[in-house]
Amino acid sequence: MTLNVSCSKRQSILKGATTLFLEQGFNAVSMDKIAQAAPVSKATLYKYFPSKSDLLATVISELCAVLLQTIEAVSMESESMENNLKKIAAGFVDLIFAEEALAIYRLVISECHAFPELALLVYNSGPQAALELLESYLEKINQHKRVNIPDTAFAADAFFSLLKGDLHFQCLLGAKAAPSVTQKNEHINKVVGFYMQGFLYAD
Amino acid sequence: MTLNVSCSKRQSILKGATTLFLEQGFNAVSMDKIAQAAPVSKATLYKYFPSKSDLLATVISELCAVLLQTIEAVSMESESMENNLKKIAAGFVDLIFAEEALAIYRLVISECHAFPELALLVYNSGPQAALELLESYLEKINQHKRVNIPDTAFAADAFFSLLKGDLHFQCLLGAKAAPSVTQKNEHINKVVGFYMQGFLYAD
DNA sequence: GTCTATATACAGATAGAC
DNA sequence: GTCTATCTGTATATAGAC
Repeated sequence: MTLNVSCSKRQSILKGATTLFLEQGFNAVSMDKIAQAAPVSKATLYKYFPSKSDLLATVISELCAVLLQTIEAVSMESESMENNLKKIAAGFVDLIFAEEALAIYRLVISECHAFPELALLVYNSGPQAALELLESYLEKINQHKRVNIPDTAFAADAFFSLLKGDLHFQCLLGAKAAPSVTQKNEHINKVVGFYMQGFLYAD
Repeated sequence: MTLNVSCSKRQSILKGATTLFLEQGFNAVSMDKIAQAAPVSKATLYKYFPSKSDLLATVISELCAVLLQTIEAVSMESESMENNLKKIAAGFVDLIFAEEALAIYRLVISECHAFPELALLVYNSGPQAALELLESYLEKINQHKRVNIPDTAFAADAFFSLLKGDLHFQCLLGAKAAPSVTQKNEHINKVVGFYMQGFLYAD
């Protein structure tokens, strides 16, 4: 019971801190605001997290765990290559244009000087994991006929880079709104078409 | 004479502020540090720039002017398409992986909530200008024979996205060092080869 | 364990001497 | 015009009541 209460306070703090950090960034959020949002007193907040930096590290770590789960949940079995690529593309595009993912990226880019290990954690849990997934798929189908991918690392990189496009950077800058479902699908179709024409079916 | 002295103080402040902002970000740099770096007193600093925000806006604006000049300096006349693409690619890659450009991006991404107009300014002076340059080139050659680009906007986007690759994001996160000249050239060759095979020479 | 109240430091911005 | 010294707010972190 006591443990449950403690845990719920801790969870409550983390939830509020996550929202605030992602919305406003690390510096703009004070420990007062986090305590107020939880809501707990500042003294209680410091009982659970010895410093603001520790709180940020915990927030990012938990977000990364979720990120990794999302990526690993993508499976592609027993379909055509085009459909598999489209499935991977849809998952990737949904993920990277999600407001929360953009906020995570902004946060770790902002703080990459002060907390380089957090940037690495996010990279490994997100883009790196996605690249590994795709590359292993490309290696698998590369042994089949009708497909010739001389450099699977480059190919995987190229696929995701095309999907990101300039729009992802604009979204990161807050210069443009995230694409609608229709826009995403149009873009995915263009990219997959271009990709398969350019890279695969080399025979 | 008086004007020159004023001007040199102003330049001195801007130079120091630019360095500090790019190295450490907006929040981490205090007006004290900027004054110290110039070196001028804080009162003098406030004579030239009424607030820290104004100073940031001026710093970014001046950086953007330089950025735009760099991009517009790229010319591509009377060569083969492959060479023209490589020339554009080299200029683009040198620009985006420069430590200063990465620092500008980090800075405006960090502050895009507080100063959305600065993010737009940087985007328009950098990526947007580059896209326009490339798209106008693609439109020009699209009228020639042996080249068929159905969607020049997508094509321009694709070219730069491929050149950025995942590495640019890693550099933004501080997770990896900028590529060497050799690495850049290898990447450019891969991208241009892939690009021309996939998109152009459709006949 | 949780709170209120506070210590300490430093931020942005300014007043007034020269 | 430029400086030193200071005002005012707010940040992180903590002490002590309950």
